[in-house]
Amino acid sequence: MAATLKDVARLAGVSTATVSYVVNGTVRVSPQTRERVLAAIKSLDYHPNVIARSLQGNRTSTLGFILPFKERQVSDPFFLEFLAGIGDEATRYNFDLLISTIPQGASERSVYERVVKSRRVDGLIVADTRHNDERITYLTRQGFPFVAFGRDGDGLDFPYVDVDGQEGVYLGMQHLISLGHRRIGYVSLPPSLVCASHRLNGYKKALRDNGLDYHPSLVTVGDLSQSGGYRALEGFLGQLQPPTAVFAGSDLMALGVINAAQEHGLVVGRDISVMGFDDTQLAAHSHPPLTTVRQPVYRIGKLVAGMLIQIIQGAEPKERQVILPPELQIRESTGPAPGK
Amino acid sequence: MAATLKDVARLAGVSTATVSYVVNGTVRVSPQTRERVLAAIKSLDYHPNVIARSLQGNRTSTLGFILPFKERQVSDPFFLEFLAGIGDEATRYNFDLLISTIPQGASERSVYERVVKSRRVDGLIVADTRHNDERITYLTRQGFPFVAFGRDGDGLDFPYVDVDGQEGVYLGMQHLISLGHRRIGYVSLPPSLVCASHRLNGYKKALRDNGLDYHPSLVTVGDLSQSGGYRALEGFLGQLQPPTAVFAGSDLMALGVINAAQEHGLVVGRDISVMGFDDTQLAAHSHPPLTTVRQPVYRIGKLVAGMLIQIIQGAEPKERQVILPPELQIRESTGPAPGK
DNA sequence: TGATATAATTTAAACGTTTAAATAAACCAT
DNA sequence: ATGGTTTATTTAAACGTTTAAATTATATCA
Repeated sequence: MAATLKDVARLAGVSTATVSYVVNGTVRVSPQTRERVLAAIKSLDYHPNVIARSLQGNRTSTLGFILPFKERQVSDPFFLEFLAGIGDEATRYNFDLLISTIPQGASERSVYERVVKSRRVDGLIVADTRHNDERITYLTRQGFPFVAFGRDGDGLDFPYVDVDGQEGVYLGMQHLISLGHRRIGYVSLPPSLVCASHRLNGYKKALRDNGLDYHPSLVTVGDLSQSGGYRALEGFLGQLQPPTAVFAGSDLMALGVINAAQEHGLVVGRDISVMGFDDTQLAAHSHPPLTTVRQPVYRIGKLVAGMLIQIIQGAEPKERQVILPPELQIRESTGPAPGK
Repeated sequence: MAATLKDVARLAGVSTATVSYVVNGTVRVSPQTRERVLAAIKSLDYHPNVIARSLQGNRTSTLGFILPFKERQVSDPFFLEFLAGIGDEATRYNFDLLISTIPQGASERSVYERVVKSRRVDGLIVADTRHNDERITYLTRQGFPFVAFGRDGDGLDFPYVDVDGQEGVYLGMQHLISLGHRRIGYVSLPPSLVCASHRLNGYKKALRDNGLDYHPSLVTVGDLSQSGGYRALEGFLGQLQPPTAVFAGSDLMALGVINAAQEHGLVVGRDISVMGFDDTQLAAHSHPPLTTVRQPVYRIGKLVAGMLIQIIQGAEPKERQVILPPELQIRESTGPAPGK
């Protein structure tokens, strides 16, 4: 149905090779023939068949991303922002993005195998690295190009982009402490995630550096969802000496904390301070607007995609392991500790 | 590097055709040779090259989806749920999902052209149909397979899945009216969306059927974001006779309404009732949990993908145009009108 | 002018599959 | 045994590109 190289060649009265050269600009072609070829291309509305091109070149010009649904909630706005970054960078280089999910009942491993072995993508993006991450050992073993969002926790060496979560939480804690808070609750991420440890370290370090004690009762593990945060605050409020500020490991959980606080009649930012982590769009638009630690997720998506494309094209990226500094976003959900 | 059909054939001592037959099960092969071939496949860890297969068959076994970011906000949890549905159904049929975004500066049209003409996908999924939808006229003209989430507003005939938005809002309104509400605000979706009209119709019809007057001042247009809902309520509260209930055209906007209400010291569900539309995961976990109209987005994703795959495979789907009944999800954000 | 360098174009193989058509082998009934 | 079926397997072309190598045409120079 659609026009092929051959059709164009016939119409222009040249060989398919010449057409190919014109299309790709890889070889000199005389201006006259180039003219004729371009005219034929236009008149036939020819577009190259990417599939054939891939087969020939053994490249697919496609990046793959397998949603790690086990970790992040579907409702997490995080991913679309990440995807948007990846997608925009990919299209800049004429790459496409292949998304797969883990179907119910299937193992994550089997999905990775399918994608890798079927040669559908040139490289993969792995998000939310975990301790003893099976995905990473598999890809490394296969020698398959990939870049991770999230660094390694076990001494493996692979290309990644990450945000310095420890520093981020540390900064946030300094902010809270400078506001006079002394009892600060922390809602941690699932411990399987590498970033959970880093962020928790930031919490502990900040306590230590400020001469504050670490109370295990002030740390609880959330499940990354809004209700995780909600339940966490309920727990804190049930204690004899509830915290005056709560640091949640993600914005979504922070929103849950805010909701719970409001339901208990507390005014967030005055009676209790709440901080998040991520700075998703939700944070700026929540009420009160959420003080949080900014992870430039869109930019990370772009970075990761760019690095992956470089690796695919054989050019070792300048920086194989990027750690971005986090940025404090002070908004209205935090304020002076009550009674100060 | 990786093993090909030829490698397997050589090792098993048969022709590539035989291996292909074994792999696809399309032609009888004697048990003995099948045995040998399977052994070779296993020992070489052979996986078919999907690219080559696609080239040959002129099919790519890939569904395409181009994010309509202009309409929905990136932060809308809606899409990941939709994507998950599409993805799961796609993998069920061994289809993959190719996602594209509209890069800054590019036109939506150019992206559609690129994807269609490059033969990367067998069909496209179009979400959030608009009035005079350029995407749909283009795809129809090209004879390119597609299925839409959202029906048509201008008398075009194409396959789609939609939820009966009019009925949905109507049901919700009945719920509010039965609770004694008489002044009900409505936060509408951007009018370019086909579904905006249907939902608004439901609002008007419910008023009419219940002998209530339609006050244009009680209808405002939101932008699908949380802050859209926030601003809408601010507007309503500034009126002499503010509504006792607000129906938002999407959950995200409803959350904004709730936030605004709480900031004004109103107890949602008692002082003011708030309804949403979508029933995304946010709805169930908001505080108070949001009464809303359920759109089974995950299921719609599966349906749309399933229909598209059928169309691609040449089998006209039984139902070309599916309109799903909405379902009322009564939670705690709605209650009796104050003073009743 | 003829040899030679240079530029432009074509030829043809390759990428890894599928599949219609051809061939070979095995079985059966006469 | 002979020819006719049936069953199993192979041959080879095709899908739409790319690209090294070969060929042809054109310009350069002694």
